[in-house]
Amino acid sequence: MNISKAATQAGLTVKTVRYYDTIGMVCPYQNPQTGYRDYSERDIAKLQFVGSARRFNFSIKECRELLSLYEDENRSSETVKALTLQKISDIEDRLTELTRLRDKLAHLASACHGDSRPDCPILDAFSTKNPPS
Amino acid sequence: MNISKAATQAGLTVKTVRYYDTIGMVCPYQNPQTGYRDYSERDIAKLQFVGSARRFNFSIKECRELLSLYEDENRSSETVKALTLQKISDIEDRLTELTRLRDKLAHLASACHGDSRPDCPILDAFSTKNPPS
DNA sequence: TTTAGACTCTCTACTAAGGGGAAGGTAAAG
DNA sequence: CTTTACCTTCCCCTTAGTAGAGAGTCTAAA
Repeated sequence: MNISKAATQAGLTVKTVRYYDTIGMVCPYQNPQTGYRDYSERDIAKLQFVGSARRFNFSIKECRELLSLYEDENRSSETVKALTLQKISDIEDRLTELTRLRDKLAHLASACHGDSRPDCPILDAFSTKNPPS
Repeated sequence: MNISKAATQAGLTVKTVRYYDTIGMVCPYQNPQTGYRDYSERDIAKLQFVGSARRFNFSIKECRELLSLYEDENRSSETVKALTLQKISDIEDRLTELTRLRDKLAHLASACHGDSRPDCPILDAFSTKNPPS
């Protein structure tokens, strides 16, 4: 299967699929005469797998790890679960941080009259020595 | 004031402060003999301002915009408020997305027994044709 | 059979926001 | 005068691809 069909099957762009080859994540057979990549069904499954994991916010490095577990018939599910719980924890940290930022910005915005006058509590807040932490 | 003191005052690293000079955001006087940068009180205030805005998740481009408003004595507060409300909206979009991801991952994790057996609902989910979206 | 268009290849450069470190000049302190 | 601390520029590295150039290949119609 050529690269554009492979990309379509996996819900990825051709550029991305080619990129996954160059970084050694999903490497199809490559015709030595023409240089064209030829994706097997197994390659497609791997591309789909990586695409899903990426959409779940796993990094390329983590995807590599998950992929090797996926391919290992003798893996245990505990490793996968541990990675997933860690990812959940990462996401929750990010959620906490973003929520705090949003609340602080919302507080500032509510204090700003937002008209044509030049005084602005938002800019004042940014110019104090106290960082938003 | 030399660059390391300026960085300390603003709660930034020396590398970052130097970077803000090279991209034309905060450009101090530079001694033509030695090449040393010399930060004025006004420069420090600008660095602090940018540092705060960055910590509030504003991009460099947005910081540039805020900084020009900060320096414009005749600005109106409505522009600043609009930028802030837009940023709040961006953060909320991201919050929604991350929350959905976390919930889906939590659901998968709860379905995974997480022991030494090889079957794993998490990997199964990643290998289906349906993307997490 | 030729040719047009669609597809593919590699390669380079670019993105955001700096971080790491080398090589070399300068300032301050002992 | 020397050591140490600080400063400079320069280049490469990071994430996860994206954009485009120039050239080769495949396929279908004329």
